Amino acid sequence: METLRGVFDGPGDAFDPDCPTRAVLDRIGDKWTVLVVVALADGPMRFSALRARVGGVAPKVLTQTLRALERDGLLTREVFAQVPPKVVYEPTPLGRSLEAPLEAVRHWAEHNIADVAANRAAYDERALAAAQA
Amino acid sequence: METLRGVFDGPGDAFDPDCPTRAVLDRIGDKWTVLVVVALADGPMRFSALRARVGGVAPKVLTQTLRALERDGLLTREVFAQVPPKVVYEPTPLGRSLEAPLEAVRHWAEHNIADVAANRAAYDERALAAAQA
DNA sequence: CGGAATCCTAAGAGATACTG
DNA sequence: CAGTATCTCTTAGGATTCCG
Repeated sequence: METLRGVFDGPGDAFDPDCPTRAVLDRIGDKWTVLVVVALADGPMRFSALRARVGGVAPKVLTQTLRALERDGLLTREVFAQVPPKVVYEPTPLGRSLEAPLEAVRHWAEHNIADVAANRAAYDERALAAAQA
Repeated sequence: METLRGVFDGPGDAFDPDCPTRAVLDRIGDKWTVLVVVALADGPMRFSALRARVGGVAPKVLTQTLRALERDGLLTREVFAQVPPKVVYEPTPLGRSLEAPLEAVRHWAEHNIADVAANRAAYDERALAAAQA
């Protein structure tokens, strides 16, 4: 993990390779970030609840994702000193502001998966036919 | 590259690990997909134009990204048989429908990079102080 | 319960060089 | 111009096991 160079105090340009905006894009590009952020939109959640909601995450990976999001100030991590342990994750205002864009992405994915799947199948079939010729 | 299993004909559930929606999320999670799709929002572009617009992409990687997007039916690739060669990439209607969500993500990234950077710095400083104690 | 520690590998990604 | 061909290498991601 590298730090963002210097203080950046204005809207960035994602097309510029030297713009730290790329770091944010990379985080969003993370395999689990979208799902975690969207899951937390419903309210604070415990580790196990998140793990159950986000199907298929290994605990290690979930921890990594949560730590990264905490570092970026998108969520807070609150530990309750009790037995058994209890840790609650809650989105910050900054994190909440990201929910809408990511929800939009998720909805797009869920509603266009059929088209994408069909396109893929057609493309692969064409490629196969071309290879046989 | 794996094919999406079977035909999926309804809105998916991104939280389900067995839902092909995950494949779409993975594609969006690709480092360059967002930038390429957003770049093409302005209209059809040639390979070199894309390469210039999306700063920092290696030609190989750009090709990979474009092929993947073509396979998913998000853009079309048109080759002009002439010398020198000319290849134009153009978004499909499906691709265009993805522009809005991804633009929203890019805008969020560009406008909140300052906050994120500050949070990161603060987090790292705290971690450093804790390590020294 | 909520991780931390360890190990592993698949592949995303980049650099470089070359070509139809 | 628009790629392809290699090679290398980092690291995200996952499986497993153990700990406070």
